[in-house]
Amino acid sequence: MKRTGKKIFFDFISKNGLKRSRQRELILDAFLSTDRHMSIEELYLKLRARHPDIGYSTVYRTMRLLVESGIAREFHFGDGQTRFEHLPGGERNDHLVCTRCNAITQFENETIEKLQGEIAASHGFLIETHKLKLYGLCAGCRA
Amino acid sequence: MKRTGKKIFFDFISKNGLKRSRQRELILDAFLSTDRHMSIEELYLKLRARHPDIGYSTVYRTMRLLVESGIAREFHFGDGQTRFEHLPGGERNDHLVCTRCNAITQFENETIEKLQGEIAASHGFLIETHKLKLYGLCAGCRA
DNA sequence: CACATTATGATAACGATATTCATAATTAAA
DNA sequence: TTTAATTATGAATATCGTTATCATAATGTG
Ligand SMILES: [Mn+2]
Ligand SMILES: [Mn+2]
Ligand SMILES: [Zn+2]
Ligand SMILES: [Zn+2]
Repeated sequence: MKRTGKKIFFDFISKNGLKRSRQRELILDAFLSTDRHMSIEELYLKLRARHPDIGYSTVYRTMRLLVESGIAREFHFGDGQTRFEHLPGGERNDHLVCTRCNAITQFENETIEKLQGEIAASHGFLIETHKLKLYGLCAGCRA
Repeated sequence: MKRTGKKIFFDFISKNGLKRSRQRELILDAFLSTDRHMSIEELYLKLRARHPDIGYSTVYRTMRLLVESGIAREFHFGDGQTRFEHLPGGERNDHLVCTRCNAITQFENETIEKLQGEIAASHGFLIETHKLKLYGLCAGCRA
C-alpha cells in the first residue's frame, strides 16, 4: 500500500497546522502529472492555461512546501532556474545533461553507488545525498 | 617545464588582442594564492584590503577571463554564489561537501571515471565534463 | 608622442526568488 | 451554521547575484 504524493503532502499540511487550498492542490497535481525537472516558470505557465487566477508567488511557496514535505526535490543544472523532480519512485541523482539541447537523461549504476559509499567511508564522511552529472552532447546533437 | 597560471593567462590576453592591467594581475594573484572555491565576493574583499580602488565589476570580468583562458573553473554548490577553482594540477570534479560546516574535500576514483565513460557510451553520449558531489556530514561534524 | 583600442569603476539594469501587505479562504470552536 | 482566529493568496515591492552601460582612464603599437 503506497502513500500517494497527495496523501503525503496533505498529511504534512495538517501535521504542521497549515491549511489546504485549491491552489495547493492544483499545483501539486500539475507537478505530479508532469515528468521530472519542471521549473517554477514552467509549472506556472502550465497552470495558468486552465487557472489564470493562480499567482506566481503561490507556485513558489507551494513548491517550497513540496520540498519540505519530502515529495519534491530541488535540482540546479547550469541555467539560472531551479528545477524540481518527484521523489516517489526513487531518488534520481544521476543525469546525462546535453549542453546543446538541454536534454536530460537519468541513469543509475550500482557499482558507482557502492564506490561512492566506500569513498565516503574512507574519509569518515556520512553521505546524505549525492549528485552525478555528465555534461556533453547527446546522441542527437552529436550527429 | 610547467606553464604557470600567470603565463597562461597573459598569453591568452595577448593572443586575443586584450591588454594587461594592474587590476588583472592583482586579481589573478589573489586567486592563485588562495585555496580553491573562492567566490567573487570573497576575492573582492580579500583584494580590497590592500587595494581599495579595485571595482567589483572588474573582479567579475577578470574571473570570466580566467575561465575563458582555461585556468579557472566555475562551481555551483548549493548557495547562490558561483565559486572558482584553479585547473592547473588537474580538473577537480569530485567533492565531498559537508552540509553543516561547508567543508569541501576533493577526491577521485578511477573506476568511477571509467564507468562514467561506459555509461555515456551506452547512451551515445559524448562527455565534455562531469561533476560528482557527495553531500553529507564530514568527520568533524559527525563527532 | 599620437591615437586607436581596450579596461576601468560607478551606476543602473536584470532575472530569479523572497517578502510585504491588504484581502480572502480555511478551520475549529461555539 | 455562525463566529473568530489563523493561515493563504495575489499584486506589488524588495533582494541578491550577476551583467550591461557609459564616461573616463590606461594600454600598446606605430
Ligand atoms: Mn547515484
Ligand atoms: Mn570525476
Ligand atoms: Zn542534445
Ligand atoms: Zn563539516
